Amino acid sequence: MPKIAASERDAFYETRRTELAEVALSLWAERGFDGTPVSAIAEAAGVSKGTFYLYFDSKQALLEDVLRRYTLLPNIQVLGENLATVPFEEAVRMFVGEAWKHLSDHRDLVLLALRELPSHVEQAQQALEHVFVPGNRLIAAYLEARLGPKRANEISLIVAGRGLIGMIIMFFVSHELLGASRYLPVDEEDITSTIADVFLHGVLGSSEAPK
Amino acid sequence: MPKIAASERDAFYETRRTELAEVALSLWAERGFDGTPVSAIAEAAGVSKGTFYLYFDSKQALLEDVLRRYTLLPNIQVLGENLATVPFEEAVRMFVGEAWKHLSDHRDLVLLALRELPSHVEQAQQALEHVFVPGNRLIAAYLEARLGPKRANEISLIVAGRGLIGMIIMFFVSHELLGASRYLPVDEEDITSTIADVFLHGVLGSSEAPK
Amino acid sequence: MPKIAASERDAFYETRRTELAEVALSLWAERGFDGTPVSAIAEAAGVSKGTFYLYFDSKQALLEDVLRRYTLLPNIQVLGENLATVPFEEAVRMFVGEAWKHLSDHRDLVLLALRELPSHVEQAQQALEHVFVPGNRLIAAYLEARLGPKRANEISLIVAGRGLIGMIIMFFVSHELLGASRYLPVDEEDITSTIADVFLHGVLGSSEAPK
Amino acid sequence: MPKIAASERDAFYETRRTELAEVALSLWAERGFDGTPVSAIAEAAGVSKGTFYLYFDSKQALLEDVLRRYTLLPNIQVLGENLATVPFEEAVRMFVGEAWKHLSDHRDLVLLALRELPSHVEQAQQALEHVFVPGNRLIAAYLEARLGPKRANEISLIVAGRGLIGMIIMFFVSHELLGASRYLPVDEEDITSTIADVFLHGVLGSSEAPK
DNA sequence: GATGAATGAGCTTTCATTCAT
DNA sequence: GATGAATGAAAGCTCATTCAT
Repeated sequence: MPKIAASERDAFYETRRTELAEVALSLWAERGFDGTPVSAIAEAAGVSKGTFYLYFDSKQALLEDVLRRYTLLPNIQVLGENLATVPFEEAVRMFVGEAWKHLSDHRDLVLLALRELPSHVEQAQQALEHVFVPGNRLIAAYLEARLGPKRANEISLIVAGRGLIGMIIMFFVSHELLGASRYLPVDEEDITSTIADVFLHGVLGSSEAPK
Repeated sequence: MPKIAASERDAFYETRRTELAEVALSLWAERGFDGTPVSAIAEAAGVSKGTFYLYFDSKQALLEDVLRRYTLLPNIQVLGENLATVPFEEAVRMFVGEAWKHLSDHRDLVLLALRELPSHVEQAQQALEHVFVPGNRLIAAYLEARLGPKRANEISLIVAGRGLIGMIIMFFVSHELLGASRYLPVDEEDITSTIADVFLHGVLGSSEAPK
Repeated sequence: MPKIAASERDAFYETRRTELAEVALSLWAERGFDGTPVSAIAEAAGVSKGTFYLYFDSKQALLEDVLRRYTLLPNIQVLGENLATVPFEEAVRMFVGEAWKHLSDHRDLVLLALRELPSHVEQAQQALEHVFVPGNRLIAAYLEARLGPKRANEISLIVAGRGLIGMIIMFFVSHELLGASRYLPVDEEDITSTIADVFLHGVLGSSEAPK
Repeated sequence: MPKIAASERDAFYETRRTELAEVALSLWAERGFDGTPVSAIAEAAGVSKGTFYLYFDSKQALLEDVLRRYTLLPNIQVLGENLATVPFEEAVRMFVGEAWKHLSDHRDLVLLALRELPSHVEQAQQALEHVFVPGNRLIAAYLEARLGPKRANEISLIVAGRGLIGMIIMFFVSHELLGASRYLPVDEEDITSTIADVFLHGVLGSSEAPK
């Protein structure tokens, strides 16, 4: 007879897995997948190397679990619904803020993804197919609904939407990862508002003629 | 009396180093730094493993050399001078095109940087300090010169400039690296023109009211 | 006051040991001693790994117990008595048949012995001393009783008896283990009768002159 | 430019491989394949673990090389030719003597084969197909040529030939491996002569009626 | 200068054994 | 008695680095 109820044991098991996954994610973000021995993950989680293998079949299996567990864009649909009722300009500003926050909340995963995507392109394809591409489509559809077909004919809204994401990620990376703010201090408020402003009106703004 | 003049010997030495650096860059882009044994680099360069160590103290030293050697934004100054005489809108379009081309020409370095920068933040700092930050400043200065102080007060031109770079890099990565074009085919022409258009006029374009 | 009488407890203890020994024997025959984790034995016996160690001090101790427990020639004395009343030729044929059957009935033990005896020569010594050697003596004595002292002077009956066992084991191994019958199909009936025939009369049979 | 001529280097390489193979064979015979770490083989050969892998891709590859390198019945054809010109009875005695000597000369390989055959039945199939089965056929053919078709109809010569091998191997194993001679001292001369005698004339010898 | 054989630290993974529950 | 989570020694293998030639 087990001393602990099965459900309790399962809960403990899941807790341990989660713990290991979290620890691994943070170490991987810092030192890379290949650069982080299983022993380091185990030690950081306060267990022995052998114990690690009670919870994951292999280091690779843990990576897959981590990628499955934490996806970078989980709530884009929810976000989309929230934005539907808000005026366009405000919606864009909200989106930039939310996306920025999301990246910050998933700092380690972003770093891991950046680092490992090139070497796991096949696995990345799935994330691409199920997250990136539909997300990009959603944004483009939203933009078309707001901007009308005329503007959609002039520019590619797929490109525009992805460009917006690109600006946000660039700031995340330069800010969080490279610490660019040490050299070029920019107010965090300025970042989101300028990104939104440029995305909406361009650098030219409400049509002042450039020199 | 040396058989070969010192300068000649040095030239040979440099040639070898360059050769090894180039080979390493291309292998690292494909298989990662950790995933590429020194033997593979030596073999691809047509020398023995032992010879490798005549030219670089260690694998790590070669990485540092490669990161120092090839910078992602080397000719921004030249570009800036070229753009100075061109009307603003055209200059932006040219810049986008040039930057895109530059990334394509340095595909391997982009991949390597993506992978390895996170674990070499200290070394990245140097690149940041000497390339990224001055480049960003140059662009911001250029934008201010063209847009005037009024617009510079409304938005952060540092942010705007960096956002432009972010859009370009995002497309490069999604296009070249992830193969996103398989799922969302976009004309390469559309990409640069849309990026430039959005950057200049925003998605709203010349002031059509959004819904 | 114990809930269970000591004898009952002991019986249970022995049952468990036997169960584990049987399971282990069958797994070891298939996958080898080193190739079979304790966990596999425990699982196959329907107990936990921890429980295994309540019944055996170590995996090695179980091996020793199994080798002690199951001997390959246990009933040679019984067999000898049965054969005493039967005419010689028939007795030999019966013996071959019985020995063949015995090996088949203890297939797993034969496989285990083949594999593990070489590395457990010390333990094998015991089996040798208590089973093999007395068995060989019994057979030799039986042969001498039947063949008379004259023939016993011409040939070593120890050698002859052991040779008979050798033939039988050879066929068992080539037949059952190596599947040699796929390449050289031989009737099972032919095997025992030819072995007996050769043992009795030699290949020359009742004195035909060879070329 | 290499300091050593290619041929010399190759010779050295082969010497090392042979050295490792021999050392491995002897350790495996003693402690089994699974029971012998690569480090033990390397150490016994006086090199480091890493060096081992310069000469063999894996431990498994070494096993395959050893099995390929040393076959148990290499000279059966030669032996057959030698025996062709000799009277039958003498030929049988010679064969037994030669086979006994061959086994003794390849003691380690016999032990390895005995031990590992059960766990490498697939690989054993090859040896079976190319050595054991043709060897058995050769012997049977030889026996038929000498004994004539009449005797070949009475007994299976395949079985008889294999039985002879079985007797020889039995003695080899009991003698060399188990040290049975300590308990039942038998003259080595007696062994081969009795085996041959029994094989030729049976225990009954030249037809004395048994009791 | 050039080589590549040699090394050994370090990696991932397995598994016999222990022990708190 | 029974359990199975935890451990850590040890295995197979890789690879950065050294050094005699």
